[in-house]
Amino acid sequence: MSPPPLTPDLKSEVDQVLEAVIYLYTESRRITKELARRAELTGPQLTVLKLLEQLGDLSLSGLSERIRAQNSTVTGIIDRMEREGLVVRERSQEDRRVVFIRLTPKGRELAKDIPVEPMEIFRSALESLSAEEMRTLLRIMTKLAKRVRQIVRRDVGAPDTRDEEK
Amino acid sequence: MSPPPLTPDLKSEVDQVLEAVIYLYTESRRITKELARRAELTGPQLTVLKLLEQLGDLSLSGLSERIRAQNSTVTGIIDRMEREGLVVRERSQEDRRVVFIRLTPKGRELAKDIPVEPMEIFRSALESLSAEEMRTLLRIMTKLAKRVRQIVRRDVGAPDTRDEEK
DNA sequence: CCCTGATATTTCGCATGCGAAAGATTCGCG
DNA sequence: CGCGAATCTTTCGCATGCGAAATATCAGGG
Repeated sequence: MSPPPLTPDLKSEVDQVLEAVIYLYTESRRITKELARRAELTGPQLTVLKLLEQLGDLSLSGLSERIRAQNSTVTGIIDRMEREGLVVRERSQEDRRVVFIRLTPKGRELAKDIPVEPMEIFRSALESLSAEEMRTLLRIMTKLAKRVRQIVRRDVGAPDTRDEEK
Repeated sequence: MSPPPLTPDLKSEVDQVLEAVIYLYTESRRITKELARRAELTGPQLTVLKLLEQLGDLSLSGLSERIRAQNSTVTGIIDRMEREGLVVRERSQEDRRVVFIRLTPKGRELAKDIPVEPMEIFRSALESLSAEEMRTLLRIMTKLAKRVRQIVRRDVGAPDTRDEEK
């Protein structure tokens, strides 16, 4: 648990990286929100709309997995989108527990009119990096993510930290 | 505006980096939340508690700047913390528009009992990188953040994208 | 068939989180 | 001084976002 000896400079670099990650994440959300606002939508609603356009019908669980939210959260989002006539719920025939979410013509029309995918701006910023930088960034970020996962299991020990790779 | 020609491999690397950023951010929030839960707090409340412990009294605006939230959001958080007796509001003498948030003895006690700072785990993961990697990561992330800022100003054209560096 | 456990969704209560508008106070300038 | 702009905080309405409990359905064993 004893931290490795770090020079003050390095310590502050840690904070700067942290700042950058937080900035990039919040900014990408803000951008999605701004684009959504122009179509009278909210950020998550735009995300769902483009997801359904690209992938076709999805179950509510499938949707919540995709956007990394709980089922109960997505239920509310779909409620409001259904109220606006953008999607419809349709119970599965094979398994009547499952509800598929489907775009209405109105929803599909709206999705078509929004040219940019959510995150597109973030992506284009990433693409301004050189191939070399991109590769390096990916390598380090992957290493970081792996390291965080390790520490989480050992220290925080959340009851069952969604063990997807078991 | 035309994106540089990307190989499919590079394109998928973009998505992987995006995934990693999102993972790191959401995971760090989840960790904070888990730590907070043990002290009967919420994530943002823990963040505020530790912030006040480290920096002393802060105005509500100062606080909201620190945690990158709107004033109206922080007002609610402070309301609930005040209800729990963790902080008190105190009007500034010099400028009676300003409200300072101050830890109560109970709040200070609680803060002391929570050894880890929010984000600590994330930090220790960052510190597992070599100095070389850290420097590279910081350089690329900074470049990325700058690039995003540029694109935002030009494309999305948010009314006044909080120009802090003007 | 009936019971039990598992799975998918919804409901509920609560805590962010935001933006617009309102309220209080201060500041600048004539 | 006095008035309007600027600043700080709160209020309000709404949309996430979560976890626990309720509901509905399916799958399997007896």
